[in-house]
Amino acid sequence: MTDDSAKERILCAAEELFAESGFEATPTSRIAERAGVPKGLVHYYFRRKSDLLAALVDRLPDERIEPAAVVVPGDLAGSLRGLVGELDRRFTGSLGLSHLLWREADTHHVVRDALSERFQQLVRLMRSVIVAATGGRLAGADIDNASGLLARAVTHRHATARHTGDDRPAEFDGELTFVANALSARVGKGKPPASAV
Amino acid sequence: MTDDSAKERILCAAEELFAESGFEATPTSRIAERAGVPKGLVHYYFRRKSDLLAALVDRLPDERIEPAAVVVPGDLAGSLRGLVGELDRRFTGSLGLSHLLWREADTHHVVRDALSERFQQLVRLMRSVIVAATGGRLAGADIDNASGLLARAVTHRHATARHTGDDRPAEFDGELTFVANALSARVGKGKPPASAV
Amino acid sequence: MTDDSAKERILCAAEELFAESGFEATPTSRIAERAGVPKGLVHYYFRRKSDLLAALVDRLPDERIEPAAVVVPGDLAGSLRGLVGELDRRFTGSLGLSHLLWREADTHHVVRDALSERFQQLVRLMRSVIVAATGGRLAGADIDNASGLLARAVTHRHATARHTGDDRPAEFDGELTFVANALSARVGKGKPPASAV
Amino acid sequence: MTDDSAKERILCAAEELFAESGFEATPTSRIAERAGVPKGLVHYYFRRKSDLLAALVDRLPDERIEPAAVVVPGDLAGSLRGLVGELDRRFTGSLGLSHLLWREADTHHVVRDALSERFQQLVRLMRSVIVAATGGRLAGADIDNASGLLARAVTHRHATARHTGDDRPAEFDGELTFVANALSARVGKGKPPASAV
DNA sequence: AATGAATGAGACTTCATTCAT
DNA sequence: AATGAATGAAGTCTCATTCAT
Repeated sequence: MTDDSAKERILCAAEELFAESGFEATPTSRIAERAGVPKGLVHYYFRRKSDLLAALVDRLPDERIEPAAVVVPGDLAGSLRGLVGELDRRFTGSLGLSHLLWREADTHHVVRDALSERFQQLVRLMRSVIVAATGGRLAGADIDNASGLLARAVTHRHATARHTGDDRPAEFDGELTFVANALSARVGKGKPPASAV
Repeated sequence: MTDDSAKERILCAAEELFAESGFEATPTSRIAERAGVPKGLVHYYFRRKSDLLAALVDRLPDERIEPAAVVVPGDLAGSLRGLVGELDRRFTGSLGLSHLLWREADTHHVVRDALSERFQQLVRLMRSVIVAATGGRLAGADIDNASGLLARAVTHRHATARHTGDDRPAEFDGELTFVANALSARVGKGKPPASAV
Repeated sequence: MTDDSAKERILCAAEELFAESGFEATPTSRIAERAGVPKGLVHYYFRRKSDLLAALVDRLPDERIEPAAVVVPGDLAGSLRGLVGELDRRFTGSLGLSHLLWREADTHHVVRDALSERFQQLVRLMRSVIVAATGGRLAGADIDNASGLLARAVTHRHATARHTGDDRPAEFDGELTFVANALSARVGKGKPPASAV
Repeated sequence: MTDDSAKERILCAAEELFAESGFEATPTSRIAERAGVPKGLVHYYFRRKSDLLAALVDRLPDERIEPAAVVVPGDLAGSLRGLVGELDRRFTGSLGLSHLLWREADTHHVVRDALSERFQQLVRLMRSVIVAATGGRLAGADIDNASGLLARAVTHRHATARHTGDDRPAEFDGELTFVANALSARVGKGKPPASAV
C-alpha cells in the first residue's frame, strides 16, 4: 500500500536527486520532471525549496531496532555482528538519504538535529545490545566507551560507503570482534551500571 | 610572512565561505568581495569555480605527524592521548576546511580522493604509534583492528564537531583508554606482524 | 490579425536585430528590450540563443510561387521578368532575414540547410517557368543550364543587395533578357526532356 | 621568403579563425594562442579587434588575372573555361578568407567595400576575356550581360562552396558553355562597343 | 619593444518563486 | 485543487582592453 500520491512522488524524487547532486545543485524543475508531475505542483505542496528538505527529514524512517531481534544471549560478538548486519541492511536501503543528511547537516539545522538524534539513538541501541548480550556484568564505563566507539565506527563506515566503493565488511568484522573481545575480557571487572543491577 | 598575494587571499576567502555555506551556495562574487578583489580576478586565476575547490584540496596542509613526537614508550594510553591531542589541535586550525571536504566529497572526486587518502594516512599513523608504544609485542590483527577503529572514531568526531557543538574531549578520552586497555590486555597474545620482529 | 503574442514579438525583434548586427553581436537582452518583454521571457521560450535562429528558420515564409502566376505563354523574356519581379517583391519584404541567413550559413547548419533547400527550390521554379513559357520545345540541358545560371544570378543579386545599395533592376533586366534570347535561339535544337514530351 | 614575423603570424591566425568561427565568435586570446604569441602582443599590434579585420582586408591578395594568360583566341568556351579554372584555383587557396568576407560584409563596411570592388574587378575581367576571345565582334550590351551573369554565377558558386560540399564543376561547365554558345550565336549582331573598334 | 596581470562590463543562462486561471 | 506562463534576480563565465613594467 505504497503511497502513490503526487506529493509522495515528489518527495521520493527530491530524495533521490538531493542525494545524487546535493540540495543546492538540484533544481525544483528536475524534481517535478523526475516525479512526473507539473512544475507548479512542487511549489504548490512545498512553497519553498527548503520545505522539501524539512519534509524529507520528517519522513525519516524510524530506524528503531529491537535489541531482542539481534541479541544472542551469551554471544557478544555474534550479537554485535547481528546488529551491524541489520544496520547495514537498512542503510543500504536508504543510502542516498544518509549521504544527503551528511552533506546538508552543516547548513540546515533541521538536518543537523536529525542526524545527531539518530547518532544518539544508535549509541543507546549499542548499549542495549551489549547489556543484553553480556547479562549486565560489565562496568557502565566500559559499556559506554564500547558503544560510543562502535557507533562512531559504524556511522563513519556508512558515511564513507560511497567514497570507498563499499567498505569491505570482512575488514570491519575484525574491528567489531576486537571490541567484543575487549569487552568479554572485562566482564566482571568494575561495577555494572545501576540500570543493569 | 603570510602570502598576501591576491591569489592567496582569494583562496582563503573561498575556503571560509565554502566552509560557511557550502560550495554551491557560495557565489564567486562573494568570494571576490570577501577577498577584496574585483570579480574578474577570481576567474582570472581560477577559470571555473570548481578549480577553486581543487586548489583548496591541493593546498591541504600535510597532516603528517612524526610518531616519535607523541609516543611515550611503554605508555600506550598516553601515546594515543598525545596523538589524538595533536590531531585535535591541527584539526581545530582548519575546522572549516575539514567540514567542507566532508560536504563535497560526494560530488567532487578530487575531494573524495583527498579524503580517503587522508584517512588511510591516519590509519597508518595510528598503527605506527601503537607499534612504537608497545614495542612490537602485539599481533598484527589487533593492531589493524584498533587502528581502524580509532581512525574511524577520530574522523567521525571531527566530522561531527560542528553538529554537537564540539564533542566533549573527556568523553572521547574514555573510548581511547578503552582501546588502549584492550590492546594492553592482548600484549604477548598472538604473533606480532613480521615487520615488528 | 497579426500574431501579437510575446513569443512572436520576440521572434520579430530577433529577426530584426540579427539582421542588423549579426547573430553573435546581438545580445539576448537587446532582443528582450526591443520586443518589450522581460529578459527572462526570451529564455523561457527559447532556452538557448541559437534556438531563436532555428525558430527563425522554421518560420521562413514558404517562397513557393505558382509558375502559372507569372508565365506568359510564348513570351519567355516576359515570363522570366514576371518571375524575377515577383521574387524581388518577396525578397524586399524579408531582406533582413535573407542577409541573416547568408551570414550565419557558415556556422549554423540549420541555416545552411535551409539556404541550400531554398536554392534548389528556386532552380526548380526557374525550370518550370522556362518549360511553361516555351512549351517544352527546348533541350533538357539548355533548360538546366539556364535555370542554374539564373538562380545563381538572382540569389547573388539578393545576397549583395545591401552591399551595392540596391542593384539597379534595369541592369539585371539585361542579363535576364540575354538568357531569354539565348534560350529562344535554341528552341527546337536538341531533344527536349522526356518529361516535356 | 614568407614573412615569419609575429605580426604576420597573428594575421594568419586571425584569418583562419575568423573564417572558421566568424569575427565576433573569435576571441583575441585564441588568435594569440594559434599564432603562438603572447596575448598582449595581439593588442600591441592591433589596438582594437576590428583593426585585425581591416588589416586582413588590406592584405587581400591582388586577384588580378592577365586575360592573355587564359584566352584562346577564337575559342570563347575554352577561354571562359580557362578563366574559371584559374579563378577556382585561386579561390581554393583562400577559401576561408572569401567566406569571411561574405560573412562580415554586412556589418563592416571596410569588408563590404572590398567585396564590391572585387566583384567589379571580376566583371571587368570577364569582359576583357570575352572581348579578347571573340575579337570584338560582339555588341557591348551582350558582353555586359554575359559578363555580369557569369561574374554573379562564379561568385555565387564560391560563396556556397562550403555549403554544398563543393559544387560539382561539371555542372557549372554546362552553364558556362551555355553562355559561350549564346554569345557565339550573337557574333556580328548589334554594334560592338566603341572601345572594341 | 613586448608582455602578462588585471579589470569590469556584460553575455548567456538558470531558477525559485509568483500568479492568473 | 492544480498548472504552466511569466518574472527578475542572480550566477558563472568570457573577453576586449588597459597598464605597469
